[in-house]
Amino acid sequence: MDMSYLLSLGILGHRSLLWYAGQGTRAAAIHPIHPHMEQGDNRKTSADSVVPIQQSQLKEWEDLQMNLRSQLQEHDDVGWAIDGLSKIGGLDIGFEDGTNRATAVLVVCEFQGRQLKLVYEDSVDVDMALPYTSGFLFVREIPAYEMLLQRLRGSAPHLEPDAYLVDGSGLFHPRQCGSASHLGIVHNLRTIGVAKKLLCFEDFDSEQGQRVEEQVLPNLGDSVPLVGRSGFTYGFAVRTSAARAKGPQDSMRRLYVSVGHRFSHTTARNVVLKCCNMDGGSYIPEPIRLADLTGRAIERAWKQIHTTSRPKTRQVIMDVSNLLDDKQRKTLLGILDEVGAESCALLSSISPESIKRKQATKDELFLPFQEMHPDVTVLELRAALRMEKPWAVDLRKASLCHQQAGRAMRGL
DNA sequence: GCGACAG
DNA sequence: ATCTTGTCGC
Repeated sequence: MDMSYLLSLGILGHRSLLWYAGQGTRAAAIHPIHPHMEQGDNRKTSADSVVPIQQSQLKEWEDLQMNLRSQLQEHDDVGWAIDGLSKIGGLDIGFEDGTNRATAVLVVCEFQGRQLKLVYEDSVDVDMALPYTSGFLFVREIPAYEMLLQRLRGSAPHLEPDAYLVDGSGLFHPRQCGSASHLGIVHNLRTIGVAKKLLCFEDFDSEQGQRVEEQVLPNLGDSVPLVGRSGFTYGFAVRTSAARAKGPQDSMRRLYVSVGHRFSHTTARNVVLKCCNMDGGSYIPEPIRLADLTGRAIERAWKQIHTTSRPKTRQVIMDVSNLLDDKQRKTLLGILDEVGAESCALLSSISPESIKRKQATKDELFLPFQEMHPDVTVLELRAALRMEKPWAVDLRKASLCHQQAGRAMRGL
């Protein structure tokens, strides 16, 4: 896939809005733009330096969505069934407090019988130049997802999943092309949209929504179709957690599942349920839950040092999360303690000779990392290394020198 | 008056 | 995305 598409969407600190200038502009009529979005209705964003989105820009994005919609495959691939689902990806973005910065995460889980096991994780730093706009989530999220996809293919192509769960919706969208569909169609992936909130728009308005919300779904696996005024089925509301009559709202929570691409409604729902079947667990399907947890862990670590660190230092945390497993983080932390490094000292100031460890530990862990981040402060590195990811303790990462000094996973 | 919209 | 409260469980 070409990088220009990715760059043009505004990732990597860019905010160029002029893209897809020549994309097909067909006079389709699924849904026109919402009348109340006419002018600057972007005030709800919490970001500080956000560029307002022009009306003409929204029109272009709508045209793009309608164009992609015509290529959406809302049935399973012929010859493919849910039994063929071995690895499944999860995509999610976690946000920093009130800034434009965020962390996008891709995890891959593999079925081991009924259980899902984490086999891959990767995160990228995102500078959200554009404000959140309902109906146009793809603008903010897809560039980061594409970066993650590209890195997965570069560093672990054998772990590419059979399908992806995307935090957001797919067909369940005013132009029937939410971010899950968008990603799936552009990259020919099997995708499913998983939303935690009901989306309302012209054909599926609050009245239809209320009808769905009224439905009680007493048992795990129960579902009710999301049918618009037109009769079109957008997806399903699904009860994905076990029955427990405690919190009036908590365990009753449901997911709004819709086809992203290359799935039928039924299979999409079944795949999500298959990823939720953990006994007594969360109502969030495992791949998305793990991606979410990872993003939160990274933001948590950053929060401890962000007041005194340059934004560039976020990359240290990303690298620690992406490149080091639990064991390696503990080892590095032990080394920092052992040499009694001052908090304000730079990593480059630690001489390898002062470290009493196996040579292999120095060669394959300390030295490569030191070379990667010579000017990180001991204080900052400690904060990154102390990151707790209990859900990933069993996930092993290759040694740094086998990862081309991290290049493959950093997309450099 | 206040509704109302994936993340 | 985020704030909240109450709740259950360890």
